[in-house]
Amino acid sequence: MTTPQLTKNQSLVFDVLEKAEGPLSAYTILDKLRDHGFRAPLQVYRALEKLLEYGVVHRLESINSFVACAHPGDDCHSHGIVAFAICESCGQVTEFHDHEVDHRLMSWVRGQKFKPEKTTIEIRGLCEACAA
Amino acid sequence: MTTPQLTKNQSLVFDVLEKAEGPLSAYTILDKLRDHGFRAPLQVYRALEKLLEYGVVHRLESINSFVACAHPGDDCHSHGIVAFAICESCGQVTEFHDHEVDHRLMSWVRGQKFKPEKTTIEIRGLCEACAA
DNA sequence: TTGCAATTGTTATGTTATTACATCAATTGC
DNA sequence: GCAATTGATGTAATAACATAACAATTGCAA
Ligand SMILES: [Zn+2]
Ligand SMILES: [Zn+2]
Ligand SMILES: [Zn+2]
Ligand SMILES: [Zn+2]
Repeated sequence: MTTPQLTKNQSLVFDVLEKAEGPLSAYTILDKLRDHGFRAPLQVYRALEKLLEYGVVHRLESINSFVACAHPGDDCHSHGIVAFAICESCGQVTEFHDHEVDHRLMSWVRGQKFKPEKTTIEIRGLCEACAA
Repeated sequence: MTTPQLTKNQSLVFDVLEKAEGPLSAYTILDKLRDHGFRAPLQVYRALEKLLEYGVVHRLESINSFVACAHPGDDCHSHGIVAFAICESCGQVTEFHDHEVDHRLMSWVRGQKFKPEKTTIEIRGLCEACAA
């Protein structure tokens, strides 16, 4: 998917996520944008919906939060499932993908005649720094 | 983990999940147990907390819902990550695991010196019947 | 019996997400 | 130009999911 020109609200939300050190909840984004005129959750959720669609932002299902994609401009997302390692102490998120994992999951899915739409892989734990 | 005798509330919640055809939200469980004296969400969440701890129930992060484990008595969960295929049309959930997927994820994790605590793999899409 | 830990009950509150409806701006076709 | 359409935005209200705080009860062991 090629990313169209972002609208004002989409840009604001995306900038907040890009500058953040870790994942942010929609309401945290809202708070950070109050000075820019944001007043309601929907302004954030609507922008996020588009940013997710464009693939420039990811939603972390297990922590109800959002991160900017770590592979901007890269089309790796079209080649497979994205996985995340999420540090529960410092919030650091590492995005990666592994073709073999994709292959195994997709071959299981084919065996079941299941038609996958969206796959989530999230590893919660402690990053190297926090585990020490 | 060996499962201790369930308390009254834990049994009620577990029975509802076992008899259900698909995953249920905590509030849906609450509604189904009003006739048995349940009045507040915490009664459900507290029971679920224990059932998750005992490994007899799983939480589906991507849909904020809970299912009874499909492998009762089986200790397969101690051998690896559990994955789920979730039909977004009929709610059917299939639980499986794949050692090769575990191995690839855990070897990536080791390379990063990341210490995993809990891993989520959820494939949302359409089951064979619903995709037809 | 007394003390302790686990479970339960109850109320209130916090957090995440969507519905419904109104308004505004850019584009299209006449 | 000007209505019609479409996409984006603003606002209020509500729904859905989850936890905090505190009281009461139960079961059991010292
Ligand atoms: Zn990405
Ligand atoms: Zn960390
Ligand atoms: Zn299971
Ligand atoms: Zn189905």
